[in-house]
Amino acid sequence: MAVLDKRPSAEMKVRKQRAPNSPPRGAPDRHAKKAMRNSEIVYRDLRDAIVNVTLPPGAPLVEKEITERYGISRTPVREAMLKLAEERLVDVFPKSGTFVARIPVAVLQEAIVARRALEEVCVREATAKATKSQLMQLQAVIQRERELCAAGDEQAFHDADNAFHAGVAAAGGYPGIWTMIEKIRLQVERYRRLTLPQKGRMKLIVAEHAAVLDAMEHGDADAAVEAMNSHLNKLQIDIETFRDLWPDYFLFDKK
Amino acid sequence: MAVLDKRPSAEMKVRKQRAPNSPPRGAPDRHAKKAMRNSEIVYRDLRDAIVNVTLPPGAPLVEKEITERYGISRTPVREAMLKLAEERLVDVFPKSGTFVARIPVAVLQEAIVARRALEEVCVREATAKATKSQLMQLQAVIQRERELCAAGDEQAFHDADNAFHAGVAAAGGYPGIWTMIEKIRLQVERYRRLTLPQKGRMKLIVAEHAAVLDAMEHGDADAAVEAMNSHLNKLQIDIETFRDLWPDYFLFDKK
DNA sequence: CATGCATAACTAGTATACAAGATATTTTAC
DNA sequence: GTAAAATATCTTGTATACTAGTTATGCATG
Repeated sequence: MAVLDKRPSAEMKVRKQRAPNSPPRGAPDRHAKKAMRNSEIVYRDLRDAIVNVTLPPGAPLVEKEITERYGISRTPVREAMLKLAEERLVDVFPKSGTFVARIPVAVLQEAIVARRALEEVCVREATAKATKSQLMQLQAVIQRERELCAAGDEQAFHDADNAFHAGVAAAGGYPGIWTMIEKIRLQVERYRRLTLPQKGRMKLIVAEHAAVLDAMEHGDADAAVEAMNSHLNKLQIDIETFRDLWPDYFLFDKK
Repeated sequence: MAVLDKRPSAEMKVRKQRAPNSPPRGAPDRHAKKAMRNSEIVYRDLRDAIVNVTLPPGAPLVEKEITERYGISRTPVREAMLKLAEERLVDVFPKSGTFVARIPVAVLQEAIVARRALEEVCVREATAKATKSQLMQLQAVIQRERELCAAGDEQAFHDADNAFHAGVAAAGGYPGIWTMIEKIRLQVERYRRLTLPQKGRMKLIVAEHAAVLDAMEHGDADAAVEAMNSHLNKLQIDIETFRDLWPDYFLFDKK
């Protein structure tokens, strides 16, 4: 901390530095380019495999193996690992190994509460100021859910499910809050994939989404919030049931 | 993604691998050790400098310079940079430079809304189930705030301020939600340090904290939430005022 | 055969070297 | 003198080599 107090003296270099407070001019333009770095690719693949429980809790993630699989060096792989560790999806044991993290039950409970709180403000604000076009778009998402439900495409349905919630947040003017919810969702989603049979749930989800949207269209914020809460409450955890089934997959003692 | 589908075949190696689902035995023990990696140190220093606006928005962060200052290599410095980029505290322009991010006003507004929503569930739950000792501890924190207010120690007061909110979350049984709030707080705090004169505010904050705790002690959840909301609303942004003062410090167009 | 210990092999953390692109400076053409 | 092209020198992204610590293996010893 104190190290930072003495600002660097740039006198030693005669070369003129770029003036402070001036990022490169091309910056906004280049924002459009989607130059996905290798670390991003590895991160996404691993993250998806973890939340899909393709890689179960406790599974080792060996850097060398991944570098060979992708044909890249350790550096980007390591970046991906660090990002996953940040999100508590993996545990890194220095000089020992990196493993898919067990599902922390305490974190799970809080994640559900937090999500409910954030979705509530989104749906309340969305009810107040959603435009007609936004409501129609949400109707379209629900219709797509119906179609995917009929087709039985779980993965696509899951994406549509997220699209509905994202749409509600966007209608409320809170796209950034949806980003927060997505981060929270990672842990919960892993639990959901592990424990809930997806079969019969799709129709129920469609009905619940429809109830939320219906309340929004009637401008009844309290009803919309209520519908959203009861929808999200379906995620509520019944830990005891799974405690014995997969004892190695969960972490019960806090921290 | 498809790359991950074929699980590694370990036949080629005769050497017996550690069994899956079994992290190292010493893991829980070593958890106590606080082996802070260099990247953590750099991260904390830079993060603090950014939120304190010691490093103003737009300031360049040159990896090489930091490596020389700390006497370490680029690798841990780079890790710190990536973490800061993740939190939108810096912008990385590949092959060009890394700069302290401008304060994104849109994100700021949403951050305040999100924080209020999360603090609300914390204080409501805390009112319902705080133990006597937890309430006494919160009283102690407020008393400490009074002392630090009198002493005029802004930094320590600031820490105590956080301790109060963390204590409320802990009393509600949601320490993880406080962790989320802390992440959200980074952006808002930077704005606060930049715009609000801290002098007269300390006494007001103490009074507001006391009002929250008073309602909690009376078991009046609604009043506690109301007090907390009005406390947090003091952060509300008056962008127009500062738009002209430091136009370079803020980012107005979304994303 | 069981147990303790030396050793080998593997891990993540770090340092360094190289590559590719962007900016600043200099040079050159007119 | 001005503008544009060439060049030098920055920057971050990536690969690789090395270090230090941990776990597995196998041998020695009883």
